[in-house]
Amino acid sequence: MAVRATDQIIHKAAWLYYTHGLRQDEVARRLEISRASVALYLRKARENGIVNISTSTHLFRQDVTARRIEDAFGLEAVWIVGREGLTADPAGEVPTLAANVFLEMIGNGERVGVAWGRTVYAMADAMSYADFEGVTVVQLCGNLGAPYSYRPDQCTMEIARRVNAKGLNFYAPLVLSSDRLARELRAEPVIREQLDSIDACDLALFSVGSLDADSHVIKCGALTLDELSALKRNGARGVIAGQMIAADGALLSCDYNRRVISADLASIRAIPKRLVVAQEEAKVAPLLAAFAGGFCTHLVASAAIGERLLEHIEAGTGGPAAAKP
Amino acid sequence: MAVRATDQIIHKAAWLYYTHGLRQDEVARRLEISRASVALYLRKARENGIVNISTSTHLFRQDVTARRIEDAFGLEAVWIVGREGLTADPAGEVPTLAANVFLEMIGNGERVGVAWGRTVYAMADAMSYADFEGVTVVQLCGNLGAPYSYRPDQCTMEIARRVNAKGLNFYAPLVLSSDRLARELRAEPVIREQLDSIDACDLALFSVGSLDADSHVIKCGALTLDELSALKRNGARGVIAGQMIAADGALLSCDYNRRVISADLASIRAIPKRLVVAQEEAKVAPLLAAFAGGFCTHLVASAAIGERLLEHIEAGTGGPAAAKP
DNA sequence: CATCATGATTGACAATTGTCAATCATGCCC
DNA sequence: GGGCATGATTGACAATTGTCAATCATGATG
Repeated sequence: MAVRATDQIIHKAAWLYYTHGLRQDEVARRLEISRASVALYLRKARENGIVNISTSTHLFRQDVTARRIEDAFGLEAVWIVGREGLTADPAGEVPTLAANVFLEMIGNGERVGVAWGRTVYAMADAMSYADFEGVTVVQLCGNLGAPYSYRPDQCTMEIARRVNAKGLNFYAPLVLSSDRLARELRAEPVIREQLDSIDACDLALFSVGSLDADSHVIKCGALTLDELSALKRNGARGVIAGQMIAADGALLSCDYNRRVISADLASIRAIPKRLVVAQEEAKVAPLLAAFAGGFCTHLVASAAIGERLLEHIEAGTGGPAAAKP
Repeated sequence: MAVRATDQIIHKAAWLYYTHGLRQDEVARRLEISRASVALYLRKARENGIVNISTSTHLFRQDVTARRIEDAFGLEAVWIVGREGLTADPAGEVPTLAANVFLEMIGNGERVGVAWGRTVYAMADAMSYADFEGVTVVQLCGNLGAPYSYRPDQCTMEIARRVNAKGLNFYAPLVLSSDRLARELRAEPVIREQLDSIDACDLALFSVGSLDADSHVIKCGALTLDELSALKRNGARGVIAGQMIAADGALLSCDYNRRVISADLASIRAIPKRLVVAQEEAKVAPLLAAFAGGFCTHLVASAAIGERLLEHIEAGTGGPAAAKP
């Protein structure tokens, strides 16, 4: 992005204050402006990501639960937020941690795919501004036409804005009414290109959808309750980027999936770093399916989920990962 | 590194204060300690890299000079510190900027090679603490036996300490008295292994040595003035990781180079990201040789050097890069 | 068991920073 | 040109933070 003249002075103030450790009045004197302005510039510098203040997320990885989950499911890294709930807003803990982990995982010049969901939206909201260079954020799944508040394109754009990246949205509905139409739309060059570009991602961010009555796919109107029950009877256990997966993580063979426009599951699996975020306990079964399908390399989860996963591990046999000696 | 119990509370305080934006008194209340302790913990968190405050270095890349140098020499990125000299300590500007750029270039899990020199040492000194994960810092060249203050192993260890990395030193002298001895020592498994591990580096950090009477090679006793003059007559134009290079960037064929124990120049060139730092004007000729030899992908330099390089570019023909239409 | 040394913790005060209403510059429109 | 809207800048005060001497634990030692 181009540098406005006013950025120049903000940058200088930030450099002197944060990097060289001068006091605000010293910075003011050196730049020949009032101290109040310095304070103002510094705030802007923080807000725009010219200055980046980040707290290490290591603490949350040192949790014993996190370690055991990593081992049991063969994940590269797991972060579990504390049981106690440090803040007044326990619901915000997972997205906040996830946002920090996500930022740590991005590198300059990388391409990042994001799906959507309440959690991902909350993450975007909690994410601090950072000034990466050459980062691209691509949308992993189609949009929902409804005036639903957590739209995939909004997630993508907001995250792109926060990390100073280029956002690559794609404007197709998530679900169409017919298989045929979906196929035709997928073949459209604009859409095709976008879907293909997902293969080149270095990092993916998504949550897993559950299949409750108040799950995301229902709330956003992609499915009716009846359709959902039918899918569950057919073996659906979770939702990844809008697509139904079975307990073994495979794409469920069903009419619904054929009507969806979204990242190919194989493409998602081909992305080297895949961060999954889960908050509510209802996400446990979908998570296990996602692990089984190899969709996840990095996980941020609540303490409640951590405990359920541990129980699952201890129950022995069950998990697909138990097959991994 | 293992987490001491006391780190836990420091980390929590930092998380609440920096990530959740609570005030110190709120943090104190929540953790049931005095606010004075919170202030203390926060300071420690900053000092240990639990909290990372970094200022974007983009400003220094937006300099017109920087852009032109990038283009002319085909470098990926160039940073030039401002002419004016923002701080009271102009000599510290280049190392400080370089330290920040260097930290931005490191990624978790990467292997970083560092050579040494006054500038590199000053960088280590100006570098803030960061808590990377799985980073290894390897020494690129042999040591100097003399009680010289900027020893290669010190640079390596200090940088490793700052970025929370494992340091891989190697204890061989930089220059030996005979070709034969150097060859034999290079063949020793301990040394061989270390030298080979350089190939696996993701990032290299070094300066280029000049060939003045007060240059590093002289000051540290690697060469006498007479030997240096002889080498210069033979075509030596700069020093990279202890080795003499000619104007075209090739390793000078000379007795001295055969007596040196250091990273193979081809290995250095094979490292994907190669950050070169240069401060004094005497470094211009060595820099041009380094560019010619393809040793540099990223450059941090003083305004004075920037200007000299520009003049060189404008002089037209000269540069090897001029051949790059 | 008393004594001392060491390091963590705190209360109280000083220093620094954040904020906001008031003022100043700038550009636009009539 | 005058009036007006918009946004930048500042002075002055309030809020927050840094510091340090004093106090409190802890554990080692005679």
